Amino acid sequence: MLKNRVKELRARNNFTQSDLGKLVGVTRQTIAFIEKGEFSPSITLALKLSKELKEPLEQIFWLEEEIR
Amino acid sequence: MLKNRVKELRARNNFTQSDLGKLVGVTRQTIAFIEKGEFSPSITLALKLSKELKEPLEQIFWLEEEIR
DNA sequence: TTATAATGTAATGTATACTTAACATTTTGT
DNA sequence: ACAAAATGTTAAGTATACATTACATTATAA
Repeated sequence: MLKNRVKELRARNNFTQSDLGKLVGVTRQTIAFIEKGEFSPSITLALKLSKELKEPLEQIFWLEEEIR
Repeated sequence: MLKNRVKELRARNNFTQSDLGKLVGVTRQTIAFIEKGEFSPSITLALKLSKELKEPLEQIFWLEEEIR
């Protein structure tokens, strides 16, 4: 399962969802969906987020094993 | 524009496209498309590729400016 | 307190990632 | 040289990322 720290890092940079969306070229709803973990963005978008959030990719997105 | 080193790293690991596809859970055609740069995989798939190719994500995929 | 900005969320539509199937060409091993 | 494996490639279908619109709720600032 894919986890991420976008919400935390966005807050740290004082960006609103709209701000970040504009910076990376998507809508604020797309940012909201990503923060909720509702889908797995393309690596292109993930790389743009990494740049704007000033954090390495692997420290923003990572895979976590499912518990069963 | 998204660039990648999947083909090179797959060869280095002696994987066929089918091998790598099975390891990460996609078809060999999907691997072929990625190697050709025809689409931008999800970060979930990219993370799996990074694991199997034993290389950090940013050293497999990166964004390059367009020349105009 | 009241207006405004920011966020949550849901519905519907579009673009594109990914699958399946098929066949041709190239490479590899015997 | 020959067979088998690997790769190139294309078409058509499905799943999902992302857009757009809309409205409700929560946070922030005057």
